[in-house]
Amino acid sequence: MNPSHIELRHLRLLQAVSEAGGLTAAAERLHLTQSAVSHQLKALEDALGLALVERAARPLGLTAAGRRLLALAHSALPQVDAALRDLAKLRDGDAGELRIAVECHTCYDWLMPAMDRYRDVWPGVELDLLGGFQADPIGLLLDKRADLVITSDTAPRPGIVYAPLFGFEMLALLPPDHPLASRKWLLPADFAGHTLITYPVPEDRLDLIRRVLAPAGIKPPRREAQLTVAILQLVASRRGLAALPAWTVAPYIERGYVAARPVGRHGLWAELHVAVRAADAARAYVADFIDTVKRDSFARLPGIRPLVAGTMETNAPAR
Amino acid sequence: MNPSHIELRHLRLLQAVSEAGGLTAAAERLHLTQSAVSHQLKALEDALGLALVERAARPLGLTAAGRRLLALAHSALPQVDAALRDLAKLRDGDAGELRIAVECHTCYDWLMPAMDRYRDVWPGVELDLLGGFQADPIGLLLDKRADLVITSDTAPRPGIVYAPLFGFEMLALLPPDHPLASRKWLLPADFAGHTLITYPVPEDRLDLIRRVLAPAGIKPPRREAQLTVAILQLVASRRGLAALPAWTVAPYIERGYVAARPVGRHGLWAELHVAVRAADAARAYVADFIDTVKRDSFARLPGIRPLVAGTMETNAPAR
DNA sequence: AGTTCGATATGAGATGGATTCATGAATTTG
DNA sequence: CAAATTCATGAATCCATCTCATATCGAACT
Repeated sequence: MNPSHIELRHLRLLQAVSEAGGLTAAAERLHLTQSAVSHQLKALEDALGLALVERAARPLGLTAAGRRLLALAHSALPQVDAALRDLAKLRDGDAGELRIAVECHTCYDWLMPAMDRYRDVWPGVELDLLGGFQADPIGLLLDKRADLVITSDTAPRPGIVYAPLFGFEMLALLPPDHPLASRKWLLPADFAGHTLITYPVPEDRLDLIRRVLAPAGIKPPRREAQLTVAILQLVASRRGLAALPAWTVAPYIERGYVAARPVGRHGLWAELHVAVRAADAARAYVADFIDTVKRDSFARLPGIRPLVAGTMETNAPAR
Repeated sequence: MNPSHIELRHLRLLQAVSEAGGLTAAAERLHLTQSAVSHQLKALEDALGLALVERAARPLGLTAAGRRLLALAHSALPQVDAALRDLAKLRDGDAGELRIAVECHTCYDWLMPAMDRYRDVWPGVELDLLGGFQADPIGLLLDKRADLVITSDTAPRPGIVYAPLFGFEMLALLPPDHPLASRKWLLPADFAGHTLITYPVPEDRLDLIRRVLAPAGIKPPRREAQLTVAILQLVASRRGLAALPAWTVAPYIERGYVAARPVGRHGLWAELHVAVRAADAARAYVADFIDTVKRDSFARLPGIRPLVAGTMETNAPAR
């Protein structure tokens, strides 16, 4: 391969490697195997006659050449995306309506900023966020009272298609000085004898209970709180334990307000998906919304990982 | 193919089609077959769901979508080139020396502007233009008194490698009101009875004599002039005919100062190549000089065409 | 030091996209 | 209208890329 045969694929590869901090993680994001990423990176380095990544360090670092090429990626790839968006507008028009229903309380954390970014590039799309807890958000889609739903439930329904967003880790929260904080991770039995502090939703919507405690036959008393800060406050003041997505609790952990531990050896991983009516899935402004959310999330949320399309994960690590 | 699988290859394709004004001409520039260009363009249009070129018009026009994508190409491709140049500097260093010997008088027309552009991106390379007419410029290369030669002679010499620049048409010049000006093109016999006005170089360096008149057994009297303007003036004042590269005479033809006609049915085409020592061919600043000259020439010179690597053309159209 | 685990490298083979070849249709030119 | 030029298209070929299987490497743990 000749250096002048460099392609956008290579820039996307380098960007993924840099953001993910490793070839294996990059491969997952790109929906390739680790082998493909390794081969392709090597081919690129051979073509340029320069090493691009420092393989010794962890997380993987870039060489000076790698950083120069990454700078190209950072400047060129957004231009390409913008052009493709303009072409999509040329094809499908640039107006539309997107009424969004959200199933999970903590999703607003990343959804609002993502919506702000989306508004910048699709000013013609009317964005609405449906408030309140929805018992059956997919029903809203079918009734045409919503256009897009963010959910963890991907049970097939006629006329509905799902697109995976990301997998995220639910972390168990406990007071920083709690005896269990010395443990590397918590086991179901550790929850016995503690109050579980949750949002006010049915038990079968709580992954910790449905997938960890109930199978182990453990039924701790529950206490409900509406707001995330309230839950954190209750945990910090030793009223009980809780489990929240990693991205929600990261800032509090950093400040030492609460401690967080994985649930089980590999952690408790859940997923988020987007559901839309099949008829809407091809619309450019819909597809780009999903894209924007995904890109934005991976750029900013800690403790999330890519999903292989169509895989419902349980407790095991991806793959 | 999905729109997001667009590659730089597609941008280069669209740019070539737009600049060349047709798929066939674009194919030659890209060193591909016309079929490949057609297939690839169609695949791209299918992926985007949009037509990019107006196939009806001649020269081929772009649609609104095509223009948007071309705008991307114009902004992204130079960034890529700049990055690759930086990487080459990182690998090979950014300094060097380039003493250039030129065989043809009219080459300065395009060489000087190209050198100016080159200086902008390789400020560390010392550029020198060797003056005067060189009898054996390749000898200068071997003696290390020059580093790069622009020549039409590609006779293999050990330690020397050639890179094709472009093919160009030699146009016969005559006074605008000359009887021969009514002809679509001139034949060897038409030169009989006219004085031939040339630069002061040996006969075997004049393509018109060596390849057209001598084979036809025609030996018109010669008159020599040092400067291009002097030759033009002599032709305009009816002292004889001349033959010069199309790019040199284009501005004078436009003003009606002289008339120009092809020599023979398909015109008299000559070629220019770059010769360097084999040891220098891989140096980044050398390769990029050749690249810059080529790019610059195709962007600005009228009546030139790409060369297939390693083909010595005669009188027939390319391919 | 040995073992295990996670990550990267590598060779062989499969796959699919890109290219060429051969040809046809459409359009222009003299 | 014949000749030439250009673009389109289907089939065959080729080659780059990907996956699979496995090797290698290094770090963490015991």
